[in-house]
Amino acid sequence: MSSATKTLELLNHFTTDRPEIGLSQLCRLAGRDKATTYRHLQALEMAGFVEQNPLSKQYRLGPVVLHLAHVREATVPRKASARAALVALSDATGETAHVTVLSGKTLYALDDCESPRHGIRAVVDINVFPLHATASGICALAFGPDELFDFAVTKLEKFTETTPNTKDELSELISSARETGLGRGNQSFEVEILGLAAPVFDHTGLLAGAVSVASVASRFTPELEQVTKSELIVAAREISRNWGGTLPSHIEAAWANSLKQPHSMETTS
Amino acid sequence: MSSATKTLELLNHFTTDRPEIGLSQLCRLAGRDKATTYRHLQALEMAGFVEQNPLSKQYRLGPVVLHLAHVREATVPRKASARAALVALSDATGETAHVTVLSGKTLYALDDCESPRHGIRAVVDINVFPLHATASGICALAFGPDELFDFAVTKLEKFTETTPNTKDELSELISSARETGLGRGNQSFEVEILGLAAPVFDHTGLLAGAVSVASVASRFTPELEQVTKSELIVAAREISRNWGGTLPSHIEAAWANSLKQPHSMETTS
DNA sequence: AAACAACGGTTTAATATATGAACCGATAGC
DNA sequence: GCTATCGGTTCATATATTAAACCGTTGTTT
Repeated sequence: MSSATKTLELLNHFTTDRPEIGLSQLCRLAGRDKATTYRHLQALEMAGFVEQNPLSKQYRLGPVVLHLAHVREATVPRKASARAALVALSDATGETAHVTVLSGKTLYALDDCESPRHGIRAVVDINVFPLHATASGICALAFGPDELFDFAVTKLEKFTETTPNTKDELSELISSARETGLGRGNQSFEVEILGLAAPVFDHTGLLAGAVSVASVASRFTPELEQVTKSELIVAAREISRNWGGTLPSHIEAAWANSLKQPHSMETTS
Repeated sequence: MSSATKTLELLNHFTTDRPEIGLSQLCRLAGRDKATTYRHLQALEMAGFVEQNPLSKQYRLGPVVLHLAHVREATVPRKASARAALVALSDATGETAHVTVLSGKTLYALDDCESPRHGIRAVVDINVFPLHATASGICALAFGPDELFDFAVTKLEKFTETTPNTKDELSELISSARETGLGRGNQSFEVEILGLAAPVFDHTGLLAGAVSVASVASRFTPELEQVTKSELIVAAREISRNWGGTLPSHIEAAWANSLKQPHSMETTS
């Protein structure tokens, strides 16, 4: 491992929970020698990546990272940085994939990708995803700000037979999403279209949007469902990473749970 | 120079004007060997600090910087990261120093620091700095967004005899500030109080606020003015640095000009 | 108040790591 | 099909990194 890599890894130990770290503590966290760590910190400090609290002598992230973040945001807008994951997702499932972003109380379509595998496929022709009637919307309600729910219940437009249109029905879908880490929309926006969505987080640590797959209900077998779930999770992780976020551990835990197939318990190896 | 430092320095070459850089080009920019640069880029890529555009093979800043910026902002809020410079400024001048932040069309007081040197001193008891009547406000008008001017001329409240209260008077003060790189308020908000201010920039590259010194007019000698100017400039550089910004070169140039003392041309080798 | 432990920081010889000239295959322009 | 440039690789050489022991200071324990 190069010394540059080791130096950069030190930065990972700074978090909002532990924003300032002393030399000795950082040695223990990184599992490295004190002289080594000290030299690395000096290099980081010289470049402005860390600075030292003059009182406590502890180190913390420096101002340069603010500038770099600005350049990154200007370089790679969210849409472009979600594209690769979206293509991979639609490719792996053979279905249509979308990414949405939550802005205020509105869930906007950011990008989508159709798979050429089937002649009949879900087509996204909306710019705003109804919160109560789409898988992505359920995700936003389940993992986004609480006040979103109150707003959603005032707009329970009925699109299909199965669109939830009472507060209780919607609550049921949301708590189910919280258990599995995935939002689900069973023909609740368009008949014959079944959606599954995973939440995406950004650098603020809050829900930033959702990534979802829209399948044709008649071909949504348990096998496809399993593939869709696991690929959605992969995509949500990658997009979150690209947007500077990390998945909360409770969501990772929920995903781990919902990937366990209850119907096929056989273990290979 | 450590290899870690050299690696980190590569990141400085990514800017909003040149967000993606190929290997060879980066070698030329950094003045280093190709093999070395390549390995450094690999270390950066492994840590998420850069990523490669899969099509063009060019490198650009990676998603990790967004996350680090968020941690930094949570760790060191603006007020705290301006404090040291503010204390040094009031200490060096013996006068009262303030920092203001521009939010939308309002210039808010962020923090201040009084010097104990004199019994009589300027005391800041306002939360919002009038744009037309304070040195900081003139700075915001001179170096901030253009639309601020139109807004300011609708609120030309007259505080003192010398408060500018016509569009032309205000324009005159602003163009003077643009020439010197410093805002000036000569008893325009309170009588007997004379202010001098320097603009502060943040990671967006735009004006973020101002740092200023308020002196008692009767003791504002040419010597004190000279000290105040040079210390203001030091403070503005440091606060900008802490907020992730850099000073535009035209402002540095204006400062260099206004530090030349026209009355004492002797050179002490 | 003496002893102690933990801190940030420095030195050392031993050695692991970085370096750069030359090289490779691919691509693009002429 | 020649040439220039690109991203990426190799390998002997040389330089920078490492870890253990050490230093002075600080704050706590006894």
